[in-house]
Amino acid sequence: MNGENNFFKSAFSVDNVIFGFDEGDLKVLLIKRGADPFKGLWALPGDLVYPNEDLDTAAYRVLEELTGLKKVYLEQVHTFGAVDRHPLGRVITIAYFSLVKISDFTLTASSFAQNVEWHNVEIAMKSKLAFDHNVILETCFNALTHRVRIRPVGFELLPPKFTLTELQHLYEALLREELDKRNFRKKILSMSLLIDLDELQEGVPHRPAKLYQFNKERYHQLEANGFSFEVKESKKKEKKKRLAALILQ
Amino acid sequence: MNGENNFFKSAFSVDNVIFGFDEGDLKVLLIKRGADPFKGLWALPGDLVYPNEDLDTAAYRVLEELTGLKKVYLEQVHTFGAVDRHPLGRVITIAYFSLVKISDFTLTASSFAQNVEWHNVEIAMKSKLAFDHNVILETCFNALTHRVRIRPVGFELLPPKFTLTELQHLYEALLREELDKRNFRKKILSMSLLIDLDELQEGVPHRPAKLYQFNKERYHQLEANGFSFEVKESKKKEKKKRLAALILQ
DNA sequence: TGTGTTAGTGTAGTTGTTACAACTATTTCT
DNA sequence: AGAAATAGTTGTAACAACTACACTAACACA
Repeated sequence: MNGENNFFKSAFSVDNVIFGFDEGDLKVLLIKRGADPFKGLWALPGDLVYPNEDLDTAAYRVLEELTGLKKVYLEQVHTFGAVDRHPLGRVITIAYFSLVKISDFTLTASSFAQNVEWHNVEIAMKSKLAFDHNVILETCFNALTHRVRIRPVGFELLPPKFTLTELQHLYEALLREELDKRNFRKKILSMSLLIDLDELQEGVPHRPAKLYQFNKERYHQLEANGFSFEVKESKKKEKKKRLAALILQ
Repeated sequence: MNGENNFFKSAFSVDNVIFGFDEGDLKVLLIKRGADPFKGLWALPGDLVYPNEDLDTAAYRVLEELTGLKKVYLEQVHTFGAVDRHPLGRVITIAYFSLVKISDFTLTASSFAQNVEWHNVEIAMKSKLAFDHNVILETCFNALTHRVRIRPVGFELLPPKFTLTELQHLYEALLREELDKRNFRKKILSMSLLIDLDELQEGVPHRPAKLYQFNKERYHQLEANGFSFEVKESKKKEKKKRLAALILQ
């Protein structure tokens, strides 16, 4: 890495943290590396960006090559560029996260196919991943938990028809706290962002729940009028207790 | 841009949106370009990242070379990489914003010196800047207005001793809405994040205000205990009116 | 001493948040 | 056919937070 033209002896890649939600669990799609460096470790899907390709395009390409999915939620999060992050040279990477409905999902018959798996996010974060992918995963997970509080992106992870309980479980997984059923329903329904489909679940061994659909048009209407989506319920009383000692000296 | 090794025929730069606050106005530091491309236009300070330099280091370097300041708030925001964003080749840029206290500020006697100026942010956003710097500035400004709602970063823009009115004016500039004096004071003081210095302003032609200092240690204590900083007051009644037509059909 | 200017303060009404438990609809098992 | 199991659905009261709003205090200067 000496000489005048070193500025142009570097490359950039995109890495994509693909989240899905299944069986009450938040999952992330990982690929097992078949070659060095980091052969045998799990890694985030990613690729070098082509010379004539925009960054977002590259991120969509990685996603589509792997999952066959095109129209998904995708967001740039952060760029990682430590000098030594890639063993083979200076490669900075732009990290994205995307949200897919596992119901839509089919692995493409790409060469990787056998080495691609959904992993529970909590477990994946504790495992040793290739490159600096632990940091990238954690950063993207934090970005997701933050985003989900202020934008209704959670719906991107659910099938088109869902029950209020499924929605609540999703939020509980994302926010990592339990929510009160009555308060959650009250709040969500009061936003009038859900369409009541007048359909019931089928094939469940208990009272079937009503099915709902997210009303995207309504959301955009409301957003344009200054509406702000927020899901919280953060047990203020507990906080208050912990803070009392500090604040009231 | 043909041939095998094209992946390594690209470069990356950092661009830094440096915000300051003065005379009730939010400002941004711009450099007038002395050479093509975009000769004569105002641009964000930035530079190519050295081959053995981390991204954050490069952003700090750009800032220090220009202002002489070292310990300032700096945050990565977004990476811009459209294929045609730079007329001379494929150069992606990682955008940062930083917050400086104009009171600390002295321009370094670097070669640029005459061509560096603070610009009102609103006006700068409406002017034609070099490259894609309009988009970068806007993105960073949005990131700042968002960050300022949930973290007490505003204090980075004020001198070490400030009055509550100055603080309020800062927030009004950042949030672009007027705040109620009594409610603002009540809220800020109830957080016990300010140290009352028992000093008064001097040399003002009216009743002098008390001076305060931000209590950083206290903030970190509170943060560790789950405290969340929030400044809003967003005239819910007006919103409600606008929304009523939509929600109550 | 009076005028101009900004600093500083309290309360009541309203809205939003939280905590909490009984009953209902359905399937499965005996 | 009845009982057990499971998850779905619904309201209210206490409390906390937010909003709107107007007068007096302190100082500089003419």
